[in-house]
Amino acid sequence: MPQMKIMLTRAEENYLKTIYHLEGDKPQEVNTTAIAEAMENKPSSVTDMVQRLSDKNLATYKRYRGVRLTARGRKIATGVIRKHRLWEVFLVEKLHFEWDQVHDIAEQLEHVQSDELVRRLDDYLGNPEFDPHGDPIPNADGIMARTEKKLLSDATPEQMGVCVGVKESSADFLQYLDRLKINIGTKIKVVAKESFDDSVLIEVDGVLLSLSGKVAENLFLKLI
Amino acid sequence: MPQMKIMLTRAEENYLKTIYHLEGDKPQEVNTTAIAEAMENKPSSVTDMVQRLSDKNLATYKRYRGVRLTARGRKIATGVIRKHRLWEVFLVEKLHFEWDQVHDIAEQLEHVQSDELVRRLDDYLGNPEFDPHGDPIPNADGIMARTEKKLLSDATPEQMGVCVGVKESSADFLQYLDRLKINIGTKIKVVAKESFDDSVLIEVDGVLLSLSGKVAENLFLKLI
DNA sequence: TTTAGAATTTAGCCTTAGCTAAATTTTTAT
DNA sequence: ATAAAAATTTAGCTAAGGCTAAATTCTAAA
Repeated sequence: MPQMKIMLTRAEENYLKTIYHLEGDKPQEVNTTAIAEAMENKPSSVTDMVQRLSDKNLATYKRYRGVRLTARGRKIATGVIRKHRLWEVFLVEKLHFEWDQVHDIAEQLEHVQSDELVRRLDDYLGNPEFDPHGDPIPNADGIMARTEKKLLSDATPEQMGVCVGVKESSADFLQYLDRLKINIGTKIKVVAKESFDDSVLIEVDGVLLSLSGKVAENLFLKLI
Repeated sequence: MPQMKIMLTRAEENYLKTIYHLEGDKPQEVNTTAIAEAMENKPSSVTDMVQRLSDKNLATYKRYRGVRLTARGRKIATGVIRKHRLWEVFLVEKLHFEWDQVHDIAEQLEHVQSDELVRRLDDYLGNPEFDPHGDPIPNADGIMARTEKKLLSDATPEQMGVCVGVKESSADFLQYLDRLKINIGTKIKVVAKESFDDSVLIEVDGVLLSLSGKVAENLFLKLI
């Protein structure tokens, strides 16, 4: 038989999610210190947990060598991410939260266990492909749309793009973008790049704005 | 100052909710065995927890004498019940779950912490006063509508009523009612009562049904 | 009023999931 | 090649929240 359905704790789900994010595009070893930093706890606590995840066949772990998710671990991680992002859509689209207010709430909702709930929520929201930050929502099999998004800092003058997401999604940063009237879907034209401070001059709704290099490195565009 | 906002664990919230339900209409002492039975755990575990609730001024507890919620404890209990019932409305009204499928999911959702979320959810649902089982939803201050509902077993022949809720809300019972096409809002006429087995003969949509005494003792009507 | 039985609490143990401090392994610099 | 530094793991502690078994207190019947 395939594999019994297994009940994981909140902490286990959070570790799987974090490891998934740290592995990045190509699955690879993640070291315990990186996990500890991302989760704001201590490396020794991480060691403990990855050993347990390994016992449950959710990750492979070799002492001093780092950890990597198994197919099963990755399936669960994408399931949690799927729920997180669907709930974010719900909060913004239906309850009219701002995109910078939804993360903490979605962190809680993502752990609610009910396959039927997820299915119905997905349908209710119209099977969205992206969350309010522009991140793709995995489908029930863990597959997510591939976006060829590009950082504003990597775009060249005269290029046009639509804002499709952010790299850092801290509330501070999102609120800053809100004040500039930059949102998912905002049309942006790259006017010039200043090489001396890496700032980027853009045009939004006919208005010129200068963004710092740091901001440009955290804003994703889809070129048009 | 009034009282610092306090973070409670899921277990603490569940105890407060259970004690609230067991206290019933008039606040009164609840014994540990009753709590243990309701929560399906052991009396010794309950003793432990009620001592901690008492330390936090959420309940008053005297050894061997039972436990009772303080005003603060009651406020938190009604807050959890408010969330539970609002989420049940969401699941039935928006996601089209059946009334017998929502309890377990609402048990999880009721612990999500965000005052803003509750406010917005309440508005989104149109500030409902009752959940899908006919139970009143506490407002933000813990006050809930008083329903003068009556058990079908206490109604007399010739009386007419609308089904407004159930006492036992097990999935089995709710599914049984579904098969009889009895739901919240169903109009019921009491035709006769059989004293020898306490069964009740009723008329629904022109159809005669005989309900066992046990069913009649678990179905609430509002007389009309 | 005493006492058997029921209810309740206490004591001590377990698991999860965190921590610190110490030990160990790996990496890096000389 | 080796020693110092950095990374990682192990050992042992803590708190929450459950358990069982033993001790205690309450209650009800003789």
